[in-house]
Amino acid sequence: MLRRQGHRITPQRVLLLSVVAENGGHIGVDEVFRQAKEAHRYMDLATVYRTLRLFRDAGVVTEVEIGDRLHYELTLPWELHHHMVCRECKGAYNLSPHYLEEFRETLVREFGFVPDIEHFSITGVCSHCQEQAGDGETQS
Amino acid sequence: MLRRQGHRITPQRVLLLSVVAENGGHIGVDEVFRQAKEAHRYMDLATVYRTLRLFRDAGVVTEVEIGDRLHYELTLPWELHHHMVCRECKGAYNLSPHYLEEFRETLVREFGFVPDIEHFSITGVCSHCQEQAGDGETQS
DNA sequence: TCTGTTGTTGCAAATGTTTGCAACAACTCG
DNA sequence: CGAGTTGTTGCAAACATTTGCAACAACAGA
Repeated sequence: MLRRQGHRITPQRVLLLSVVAENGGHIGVDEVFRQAKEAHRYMDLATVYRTLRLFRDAGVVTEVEIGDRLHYELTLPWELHHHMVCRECKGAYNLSPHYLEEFRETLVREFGFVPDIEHFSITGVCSHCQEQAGDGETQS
Repeated sequence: MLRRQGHRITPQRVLLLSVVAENGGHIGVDEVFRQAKEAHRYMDLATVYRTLRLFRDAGVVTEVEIGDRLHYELTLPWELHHHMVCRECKGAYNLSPHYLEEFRETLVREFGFVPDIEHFSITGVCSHCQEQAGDGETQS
């Protein structure tokens, strides 16, 4: 898949992909780096960043911004989804693309603006964290 | 307004607010810093970041991520709007809150998830840049 | 298999942004 | 107006991420 786009297959890339794939969910860059370095002593952090970005552009992994850090997960074409990221607990909940279709179509129809929502994520507060809030800082 | 929230009024804050206010549109952090330093020799970049973040939390300014840099604009309550940021030309187009209402309500109703969309922005490609797709030209 | 081309790596330095801390100054109370 | 409290500043260092570059290695062609 990468080769078809003119890229090369290196041991680093194989290793990094397997780390992300075997992890199951989202995994942070530093955690990918940590696990990769255990197996390959010379793994460099810059390579991790570059490779994950490459995988993302190739559609192999999905980039999710959790808080202000980058996380990655394997892209499974048969279960594409967006994310709702909780500002409080940093939890990431899946959101079916269905909920964004209408919004997307409206932007295209009304403004000719084609939004990047192949992999969309929105920040907020999940239902669980709202129950525990209790603070009087609500405002909408 | 700041004082009511327990914050102090300092010359730096007055100056920074006036820089953003007099600018009219979005302005990048480095540009705020540059203009502020002309007037106040000891202005520090960390103060600019902290103060703009403070203004944002107080609702005085709006933070917009243009590309991967932070921009700020004065919040005008009578013309609140979201942003559609073009990935190609970095242009920022205003989007009426009306277009997000439905989406927001759906998330709350279906998942109890309250999204942060007081000031929402979405990346994509504007109609103008789509017509020129293929060219490398950008303009704003 | 060997060799040349060119994409990739590791390193170090730079990026934009955030944070810890001691000196400082805005506000409060007298 | 003057002193104490405490939020704020400037500085420097930390942070996550990106980038320039020379050495390197994956692939293609002989």
